[in-house]
Amino acid sequence: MFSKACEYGIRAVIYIWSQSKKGNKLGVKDICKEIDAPEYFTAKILQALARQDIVSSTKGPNGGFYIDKEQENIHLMDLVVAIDGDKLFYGCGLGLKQCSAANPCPIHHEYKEIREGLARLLKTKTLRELAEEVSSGKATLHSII
Amino acid sequence: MFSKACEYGIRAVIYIWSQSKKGNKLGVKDICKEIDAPEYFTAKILQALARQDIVSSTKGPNGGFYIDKEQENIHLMDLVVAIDGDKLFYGCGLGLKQCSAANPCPIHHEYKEIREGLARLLKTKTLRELAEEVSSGKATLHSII
DNA sequence: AAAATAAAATACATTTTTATCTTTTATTAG
DNA sequence: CTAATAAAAGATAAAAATGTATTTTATTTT
Ligand code: FES
Ligand code: FES
Repeated sequence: MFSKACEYGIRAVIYIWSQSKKGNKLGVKDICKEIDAPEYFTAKILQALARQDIVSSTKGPNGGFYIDKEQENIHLMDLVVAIDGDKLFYGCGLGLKQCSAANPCPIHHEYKEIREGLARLLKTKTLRELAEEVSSGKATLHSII
Repeated sequence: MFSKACEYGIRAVIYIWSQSKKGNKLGVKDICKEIDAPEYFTAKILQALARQDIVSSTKGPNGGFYIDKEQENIHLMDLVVAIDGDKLFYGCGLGLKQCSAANPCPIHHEYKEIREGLARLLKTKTLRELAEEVSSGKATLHSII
């Protein structure tokens, strides 16, 4: 469904959110230890997200990634699109060059429902909410295995 | 969502179905022209599907791919799993090593619904039905662009 | 000002996916 | 039996995704 980059990116950003309330910044190393993701690869993803203003960062001692006021009301959708693009949300399930009701593939109607359900989910959830799930212990960002 | 291989595979098999009623076999070249897919790559996919008994084939003059009695009641799900595997239907949306309600990621509940909705769609649709959509002109396997 | 820190940028390596080409094998038509 | 046909198998190649390592730049602490 999502690319590896997107999976790592979502987990990383939710973790940053869950810690950012306390005002502290997080280094890539800490983040990756917590979410069990490859360090250098995840660093790249976070840097790209910083360029797109999904998260903030500063260099130097006590530097790291954090969330500031500007990024308060970002939805999961924004994050996913920033990493994987929006093809998942308008593209044909069978790979036709264009998804359209006028020239539908055999699963168009049902697939469109699924696709829109996913979009609805991602647009509904704010990162704040997801972080809260983690902070409160109701959800986790790494398997226990 | 699905891999390119899976998209081509689904389109190819639906086309074979839509023609197979008439009893004739189809060459890879014809199939790929109709569904607008790369020839050699699609050939590989169909060969793998033939090994897995999702479609049938014979070599030689008037040979090609076709559907026989054994493959009558195959669902779209069987085809997708034969090509892409079943990770999409049990894996965690955020890439946790294991999806479980006991140790859920922050989107587990909602994502599980989407995932199961997709599985329901694929398990419900038989290839026969999808082929019928195409035969009757209600749906298409290639963009008009 | 110098040293330490951590992100940013750059370069490189590996793996997987997608795609193409060539040779071999089975089948049929003549 | 021979030639033609078409899938099967195998070899290669290009592109994209994933992962790692090194160098540079900005910032802070001492
Ligand atoms: S045309 Fe295929 S999903 Fe819309
Ligand atoms: S744990 Fe993530 S989807 Fe179930």
